[in-house]
Amino acid sequence: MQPDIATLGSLIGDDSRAHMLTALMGGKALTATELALEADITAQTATRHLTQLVTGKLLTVRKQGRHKYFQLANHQVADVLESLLTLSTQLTIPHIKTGPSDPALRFARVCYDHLAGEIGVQLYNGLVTQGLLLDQGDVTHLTDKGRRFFSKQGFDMDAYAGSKRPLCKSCLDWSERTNHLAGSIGKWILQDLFEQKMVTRRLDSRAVTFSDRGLMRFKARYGL
Amino acid sequence: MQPDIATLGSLIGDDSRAHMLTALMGGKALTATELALEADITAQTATRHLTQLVTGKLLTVRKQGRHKYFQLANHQVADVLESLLTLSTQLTIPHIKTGPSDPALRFARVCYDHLAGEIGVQLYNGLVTQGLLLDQGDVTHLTDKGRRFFSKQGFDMDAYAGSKRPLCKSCLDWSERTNHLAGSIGKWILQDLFEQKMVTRRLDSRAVTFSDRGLMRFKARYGL
DNA sequence: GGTACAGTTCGATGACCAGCGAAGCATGAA
DNA sequence: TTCATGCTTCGCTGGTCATCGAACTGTACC
Repeated sequence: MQPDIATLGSLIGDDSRAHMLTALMGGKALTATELALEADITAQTATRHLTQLVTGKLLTVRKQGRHKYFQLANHQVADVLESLLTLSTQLTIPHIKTGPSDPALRFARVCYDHLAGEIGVQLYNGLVTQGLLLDQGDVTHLTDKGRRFFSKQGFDMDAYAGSKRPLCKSCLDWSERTNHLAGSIGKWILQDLFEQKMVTRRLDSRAVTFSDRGLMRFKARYGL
Repeated sequence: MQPDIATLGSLIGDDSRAHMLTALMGGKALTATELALEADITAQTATRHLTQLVTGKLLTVRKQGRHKYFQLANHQVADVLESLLTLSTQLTIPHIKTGPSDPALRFARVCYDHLAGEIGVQLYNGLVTQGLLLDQGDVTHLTDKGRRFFSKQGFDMDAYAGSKRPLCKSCLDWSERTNHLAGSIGKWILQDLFEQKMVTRRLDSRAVTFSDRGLMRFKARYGL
């Protein structure tokens, strides 16, 4: 039996569902009504789409009281979506203006579970020039110096030793068209930013906002 | 403007088109009628689908006499398709039997422009254990020893120095569920196999066939 | 020239499916 | 209990689009 990419494609290939999925690329779990608003459809139709996405194994649900929280099923799904996003920007907006029109989104946003946008790209480049990451085209890995650096920052290297997910991984930024940092370290950096209260999250979008002081601390910390 | 992954998805999300695309994952350019046969539809409908795919920038055409040869537009498209293939096998055939039923396909096949299947995975693992590749999860890179080895084999390292495509890249095998080797080196290895006449290509599928002698030479060459 | 074949255009048909209104169920709050 | 809210089920409607038959253009080969 051939793997059925057609059903997968048609699941993504509907406007409303595509909106929902991109909204969920923010990494947060969203309720059915939130997703309905996002896709600009009524609750009834949203239900239909959501059940399709769940039975299609692209989403998972968690019931909490009278709310239902939906989430992307795993990183593989997120990866596929991100690659589709990248490809589609390349195709649809070839050389005019790249990426999101909202400047805040363009500056800093969440890409599933890590940081993207201008600042994400700056971070990536900075880490490379400092010799903490080694970039070899699409493939990127952490240098020994990088390991020591992130350990010192509080990243628990051993906790991720057995994980199937790569420690670090470059992710093509669909607004900037260059790499930013994904993988376990990318995730950790973002989490850490929230915990250290350097950034806050906009409620209604993937954008993240740096406080003035947060931005300074961030740049100092990663030598930007 | 948001990137439009919906149209991209719906392009892939049709059975006939999906068949055509997976057929083209073999890397060879195919004619319109060949693709029509592949998708089991008439020539007229094939034309419609193909024009859609071309205007959607997923395929490119080359006219040659009275034939039209279609091909995937670039690796990015191939990458998206491969990731979709992988995801869909994970989803649809969860734990029963992985991958293609055809044993020849399972043993050795072309994945766009490099070698996949059991033998592809063997090659990858062999290169890793010999210290020619360094595998760090999803990210893989060529070691210095590996550079020397491939240079000696006749791979022109300098020719790819400026290429945006990574020299080596792991690609998740959808039948074996482990990595095989993609990237420029993966491509070179496959080309070399054809040139050295160690393998021949089946006309109608992605499967490649090793001659007995070819298999021996291949294993000797890469220390398997 | 004529014949065969590759690919196209057009129009008609039919199926699928997103969308919503209306009504119903379930949970939590007053 | 009553009300509000979140989500669901049902049935209908309309639009979109894949499919094919029939007829057409263009290329190749004899």
